[in-house]
Parts: sequence; structure tokens; C-alpha cells
Amino acid sequence: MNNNQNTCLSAEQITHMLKDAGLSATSQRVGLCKYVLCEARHPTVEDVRNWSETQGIKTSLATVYNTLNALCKAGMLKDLRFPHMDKVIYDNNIEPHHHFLDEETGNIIDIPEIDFEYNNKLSHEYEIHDVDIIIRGRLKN
Amino acid sequence: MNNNQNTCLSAEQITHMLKDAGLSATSQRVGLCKYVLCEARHPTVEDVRNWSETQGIKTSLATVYNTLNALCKAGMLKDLRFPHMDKVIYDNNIEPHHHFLDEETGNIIDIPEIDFEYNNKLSHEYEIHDVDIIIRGRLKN
DNA sequence: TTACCTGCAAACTCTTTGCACCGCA
DNA sequence: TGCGGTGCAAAGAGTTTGCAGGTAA
Repeated sequence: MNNNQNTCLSAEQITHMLKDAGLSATSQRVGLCKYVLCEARHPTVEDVRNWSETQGIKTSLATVYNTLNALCKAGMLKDLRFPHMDKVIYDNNIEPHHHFLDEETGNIIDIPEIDFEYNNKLSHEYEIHDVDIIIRGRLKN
Repeated sequence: MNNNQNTCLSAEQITHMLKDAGLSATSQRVGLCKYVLCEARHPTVEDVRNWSETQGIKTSLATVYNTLNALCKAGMLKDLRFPHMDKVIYDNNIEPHHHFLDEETGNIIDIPEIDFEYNNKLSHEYEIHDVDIIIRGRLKN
């Protein structure tokens, strides 16, 4: 069910990725990455915090924020903010894709671009850098 | 340049709209509506507050929030939250449309649905209520 | 008159920052 | 050893709420 590219990274692999990004591989970061780059799907800061507590990873809220921000800056993670949602959500799927938000459950599902194509008829004055598409609805059983 | 449907509403018309929505037409509300339903394009709470101060409309921050929330609940206004933007933005264009965010100026431009069509190839399990599309880029001169 | 609205301040939530200490390289 | 990371607590930004007084219908 996890549609990211990083399913099951080892601590060594994570250490390598961090160093490649110019980040020192502290135990907190490696631990948080294990969750945020592999296990988690669209976690909030709170989710990350809760997970790290259940795993006995000693860390502070500030470090969770610092780490997630550093990973975003390094391009290993993406931060999302959805309409009618007050918290930032993190996405380890770096490939271009859209999002489906199940309004009943709050679940967020990645939608491949091919399943929801768009046709840009804007004039050439509009130089497009990126397109965010959020589909809101309900996933029938 | 204002592409909403309410260009230049009179105080009487606003009073009527408020009452139709089951809201009492206080002077603060009528005043704020004048801006938020007519003049403004994608204002933040701060914009509304600043405008009301320059207009000598005596109001409090709490009332601005209450009024905007009440208008949203009544369907007269829409609240938007964009990626990488920490504040809520209000939109008086009730018609379905998309948004173009000029990343250089911060300007938000309404995009008619016809200028940016999408093609939904999702399976029938996905029951779609609404689609939010935010196009980020730069508007060349 | 009564129910709703307003204004103030305080509370709340999410996120960032300052600073002393600690640990990786 | 030195630079950057960590942890705590405090600060900050945006928004909501509680309550006493005021106003529309």
C-alpha cells in the first residue's frame, strides 16, 4: 500500500542520503527518516512526534520541525498544505502527482498524473512552474 | 479587473443579502461586506482589517473573523488556503474556478474552468465532490 | 424585549527562535 | 576541536473563545 519509492531503507542508506544532502546523520535524524521517508504516508508533525515516542527515540518537537524542514529543503520530502486543513502534511513521494482527500476519513491518497490529466489553455503570458491539484470527495468502499 | 459578480453592491442590497442568509445586518457587517464582497480580490483577514481602519469603520479583529466565517458558512464567500501560504484568503467569486498564484508578486488570479480543463480517469470508486487547482508560476508582463 | 452581535482580552494551536549543551566528523 | 544539531522554554503568528455590554428586529 505504500506507493513511495523508498520502501524499507536501511539505517546505512539513510545515513548516506543525509550526508549526500549535506546533513549530518544524527541518531534523531536517522530515526525520524526511517518513519518519514519509508513507513509514513502523509504524516503531520504530530504523527511524527507520536511515532518517535512510541519507538523510544529521544527527540524534541523543535528537532522534529528542524529535521522535517531540512529534509524538505534538501528535496527528500515535500510539505503540503491543503484547503480546510490547518496543519502541514509531509509527503515522501517526490514524483509529480496529485492528491485525493477523502472528506469522510481524512485519508490522503496519491493520484498519478496519468489518472487526472489537465489541459492548459492559458495564454502564453502565464509561465507555469507547478500545478497543485487536490481532489476532494469520498472513496466508496 | 474585478471578475466577481457583485461589483458595486449598495448598502441596501447587502442588507438584503445578509437577511436572506439569516444574518442580522449590523453596521459592521454591512461595512465589511462592501469591501469583501465587492471591492476586494482575495483579501486576507489583515487586508480586511486594514481597509476597515482606513474607512473609519469601528470594528474589532474578532468581529472581522466572525463576519468572514459567517459569510463563508452562508456561501457568500469562500475561504482558501494555498500551499506555502500561512494565512487564509477569502474569495468572493463563488463560481467554480481555479487559481493562478504569481510566485513573484504574490498575486492571485482567478482562472475560469474553461481555460484549464481536467480529464478525470479515476475509477468509479472515487466519488468527487470538488477539485481545487492551484497553478503556480509567473505572469509575464 | 430578546436573541444575536460586538469588543476586549485571554486562550489556543501550530511553528519558529534563542541559547546553552552535546555529539558527529 | 569546531561546527552544527539538540532540547528546552519562550516567543510569534494566526485564529478562536468567554463574557459583559450593546444593538437589530
